[in-house]
Amino acid sequence: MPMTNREVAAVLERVGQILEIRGENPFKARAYYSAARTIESLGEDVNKVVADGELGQIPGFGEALTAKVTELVTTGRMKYLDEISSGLPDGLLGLLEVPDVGPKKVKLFYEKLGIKSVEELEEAARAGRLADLPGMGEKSQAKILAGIQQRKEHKGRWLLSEALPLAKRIFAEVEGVKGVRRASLGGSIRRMRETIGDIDILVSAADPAAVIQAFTALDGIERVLAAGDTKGSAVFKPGIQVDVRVVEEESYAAAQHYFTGSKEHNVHMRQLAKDRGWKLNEYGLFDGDAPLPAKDEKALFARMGMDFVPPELREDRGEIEAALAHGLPALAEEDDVRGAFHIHSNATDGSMTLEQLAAEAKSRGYSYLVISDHSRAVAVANGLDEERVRRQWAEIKKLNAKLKGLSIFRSIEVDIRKDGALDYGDEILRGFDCCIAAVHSSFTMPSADMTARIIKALSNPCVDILAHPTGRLLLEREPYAVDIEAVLSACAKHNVAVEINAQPSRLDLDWRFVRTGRELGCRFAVGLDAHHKEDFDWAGLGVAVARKGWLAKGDILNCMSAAQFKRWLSGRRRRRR
DNA sequence: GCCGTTTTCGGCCCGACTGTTTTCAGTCG
Repeated sequence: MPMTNREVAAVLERVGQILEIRGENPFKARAYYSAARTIESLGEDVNKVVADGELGQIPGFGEALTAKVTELVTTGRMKYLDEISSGLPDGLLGLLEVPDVGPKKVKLFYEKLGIKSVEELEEAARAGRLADLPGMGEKSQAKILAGIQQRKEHKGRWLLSEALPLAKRIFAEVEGVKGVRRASLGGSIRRMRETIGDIDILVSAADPAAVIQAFTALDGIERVLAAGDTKGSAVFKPGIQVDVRVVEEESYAAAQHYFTGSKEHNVHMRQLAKDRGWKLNEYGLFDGDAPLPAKDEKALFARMGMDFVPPELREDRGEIEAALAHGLPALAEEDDVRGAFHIHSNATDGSMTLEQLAAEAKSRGYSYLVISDHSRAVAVANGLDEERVRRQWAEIKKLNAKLKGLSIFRSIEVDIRKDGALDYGDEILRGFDCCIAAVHSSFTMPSADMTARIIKALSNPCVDILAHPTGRLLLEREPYAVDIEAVLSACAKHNVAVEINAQPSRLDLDWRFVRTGRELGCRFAVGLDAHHKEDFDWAGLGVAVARKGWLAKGDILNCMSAAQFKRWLSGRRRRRR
């Protein structure tokens, strides 16, 4: 069975970690990490790249890595990994997950105390055995123990939706401290990653110490981790870490860029500066010792000969090259979205009536609403049988006659059954304005079967949109095994739009694959998957995923007007005959 | 392990903070 890009990347990542723990040349480890990243974001099947003999042409793949990755994808094994991991217990790599534990400490703990797992580390810390080790002490030991505890409780990552409200509150407080000139969110939260590890805030202020002092005295702090002259760090309820950095006003633009990341984007940018004979760091852009001033990020990018790169794109996935060539897409904005898609009513598992939904959508500035309740197979959600479908159609017809400034489309979230058949016959499916198909059961099929199942459903001309294409639940459930590129190709072929489900725990399709889909020629639809009033709040997350996937408003169905969307749907219907 | 006309050896981003030290190592971003 061929390996996925992600699996190949995981092996390379593992090699890097083991090399670090063994104390090998850190740059060798970095070469493996960088190769892992490249494979993960290849946008092409690594098996194909290897088969075509093109791996060696990718930057970062020299003779050794090309040979090793070729061996891995053709045989499923890498002898080198077996060699370097022989004698090392499996749990050792898990130790790296503990905050303040890096490869050197893993090596130390293993060699001096025989610690092979997080459990053993915790035991040793509780027994006070870590403190006596060279370079360690009581405080380091306590810190590691606290880190293990925190890790246990929260697995160290948070949904964007959990972190955003807290980030906005703390940001507003910090921005309001006397003497603060400018402030910005940074890090993964500014880049709108689907999950975040901590919250970064950057500040320019006359009196840095006062900012840190005010920050570490805020409400809701569980404990303060660090409070220096220019940097403060604290854990807020319910366990989210917030870092504040204060910089000089003249460094603000460079610092904002630096602390927004991603790390990979920054490394690439620094290299670019170096190529020009300059130096870029968090303090500024320099020609020798002479600063090349930039008042904001836009000016900083301009100095580098680039267009402004929106934070969501800063993942080192080609945005730097595109900005240099002035070829970045004009990304979609939340305000561009005019239709509320994938909305459940209280006819199935939603909590609002059609009338309430219409009022909510209107108050939020939408001009049309796509009602998509569950089909009958999703019995736990009180899925609609045909008779209830027809009753809902009648109700929508009545409502549409009465509503002003908002129209309702008759839609359905039709279940894709195990064999790829849809949950209703074509006759009733043809009666909907718009059909959204989705998998809700049998998640554990082999990848080939799941792929065939979904592609069969897509080939039914009644299907207009594929909802939550991988079924993942962030921090809870992995995506089901599926060849997503094959699914996206089928969407492009059949002109079926791909949903970006905006539920904070889904954000499915993943932005990395949104990019892939865009390149394959797919259209997209931001689906709220709304069941309650508050779910309308998450449209911005869906748009953020679209932006991270490089989408312009022309790529997104709900950026059309109701009339344009209607035309798009009838165009599909004409072609299906 | 990768890379490349200032190259085939010697770099590879680098600074803040903490805790341990008494001048520095490890981690993190």
